[in-house]
Amino acid sequence: MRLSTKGRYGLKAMFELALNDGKGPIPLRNIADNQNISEHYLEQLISVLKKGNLVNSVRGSKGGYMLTKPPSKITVGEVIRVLEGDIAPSDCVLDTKHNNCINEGYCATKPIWEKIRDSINGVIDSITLADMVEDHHKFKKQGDT
Amino acid sequence: MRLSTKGRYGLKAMFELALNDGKGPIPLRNIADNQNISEHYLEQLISVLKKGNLVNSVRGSKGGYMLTKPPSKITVGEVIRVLEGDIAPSDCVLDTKHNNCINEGYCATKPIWEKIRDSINGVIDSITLADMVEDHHKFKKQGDT
DNA sequence: ATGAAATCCAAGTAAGTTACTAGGATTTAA
DNA sequence: TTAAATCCTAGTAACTTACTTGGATTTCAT
Repeated sequence: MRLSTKGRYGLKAMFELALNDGKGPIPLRNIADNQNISEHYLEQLISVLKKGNLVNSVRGSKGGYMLTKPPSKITVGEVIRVLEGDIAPSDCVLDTKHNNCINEGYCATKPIWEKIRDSINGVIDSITLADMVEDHHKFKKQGDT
Repeated sequence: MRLSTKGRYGLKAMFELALNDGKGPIPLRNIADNQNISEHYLEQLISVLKKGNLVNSVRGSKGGYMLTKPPSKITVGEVIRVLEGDIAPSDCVLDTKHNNCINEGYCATKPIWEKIRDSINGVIDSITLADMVEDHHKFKKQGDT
């Protein structure tokens, strides 16, 4: 039940973009350096985020990436879903798929997978990038004397 | 974010044992046939469940497996944890491990992985095998005319 | 114009994981 | 004695993960 690095690195990258929202395009190099991630690998992830319409890019020198929407309008769920696909502890509770279970009428485990799926979605759909930025600032303020 | 077949098959097997609780040892063959699972593979999973003290076995002819505790005392969480280890969307929120994050004071994503972990645990620790059996019987009764 | 800084794009790949299978040895009831 | 069952150790094909390699292209600044 681990999220892959796609979701984890991708969310970190989105957080960095949220932190720098409004400051023009941010080069991937900065993000990769900040978070100790291979730049080339992050490139692949951000290209998925771009196809998912969560980031825009500016090419050439002084280029980089930026969010397509304000951080308060982007949820953690959107980011993870674009990178990892729909959340589902078992294929049989993927919304997109039909009931491909061998059990015909009833399956004793399916309701459990549904509850897990729904509880995860409840968490990730209720947190926005703006929330993450706010928590980050709160923490930094706490550290001051 | 899928559970592996270990957790999924294993929980199905435990449900079958709960359904037949008190009827003496149930051979693995029956469970494997009922659920369309390779018997040899299920054997490996049930051996883990046995090491985890969730099932007992009786060897030889007329042998099989049975629960060590009443179904109402075994949670889905126990079963999954024995088979798959602790739930954690990221290694950094495994209870057993220290903070192995590169971020020193604060990590913007960690609170999110903690919330996901806690919400999954909340679900699986609140459902017992007895609950699964009860739901199963309710459904069958509903189908009657 | 030229160079540097950046995105964009397509393959390849080593290591690890998953979901089994194979082939027996041992135990016990009838 | 036989059949039914658990127990045990390896092997393994296919897939996934987490990258790396090697460029081509675009744009700003001088």
